Amino acid sequence: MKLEDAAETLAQLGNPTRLEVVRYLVKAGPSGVPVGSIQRQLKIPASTLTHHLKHLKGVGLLMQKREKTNLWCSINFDRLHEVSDFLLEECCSFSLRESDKAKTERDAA
Amino acid sequence: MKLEDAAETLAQLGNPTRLEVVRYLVKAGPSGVPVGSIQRQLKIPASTLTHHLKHLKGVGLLMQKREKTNLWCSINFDRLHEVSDFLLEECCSFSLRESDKAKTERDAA
DNA sequence: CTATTATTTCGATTATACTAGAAATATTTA
DNA sequence: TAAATATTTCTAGTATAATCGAAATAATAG
Repeated sequence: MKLEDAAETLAQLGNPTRLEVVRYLVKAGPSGVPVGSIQRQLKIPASTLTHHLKHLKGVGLLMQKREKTNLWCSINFDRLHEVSDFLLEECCSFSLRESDKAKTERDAA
Repeated sequence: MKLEDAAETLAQLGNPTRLEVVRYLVKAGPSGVPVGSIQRQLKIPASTLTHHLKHLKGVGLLMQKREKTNLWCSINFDRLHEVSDFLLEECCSFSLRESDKAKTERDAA
């Protein structure tokens, strides 16, 4: 995953309202829930919710499919794993050597 | 971890410059690197870097300790794990029942 | 076709974040 | 004390995001 994409995805997750929606969708599981249910359960005004759903969809965290009048929303678990993995990527490799850190005089621009 | 805290932490990780710093610190490992090294290696203006480090420190992702003129920065791995865990928390429990999702007419405010 | 329900677009307000140069401060070394 | 290096504060311009009411648009049922 590219850094810019990870950053953008994390930024979208970084809004409390959106994170609440994400958590709700995670609990809902793969089958998802209709937009209206999210709206009423989490007490988010419809236009605000649509706005946030568009953001989540934009970074690939949200999948939607229409069934009659309801638009069902579900989390893209793969995407969520990707961004979660990015955070801890290489966290045990420690690829910078000690000698590169202290010699600050040698890494001048 | 509280939702608001997770959101705030994710928001801080959601800035490309900060995420780059975090990635650099993750690679650096527990011993960390001086501010100046980050600045030169990642080519971030000093004032901008200080600004971002303050943000990271504010959400507990960054630890600092001074040694002579250098201020050594290191990642709080525990914190990083916490937020990473939050994202996938309960992702396999699916606690909302199907019957609660479709009956949208019954969850009206 | 009309009514009903579901969702989106529009528009406007308000707030907050990113960026970085210049100057200030701190810390060590000579 | 003076010089050198490291880091922070100040300040300000610019941009982008969050919010939500009202109106518009879909989609279905009667």
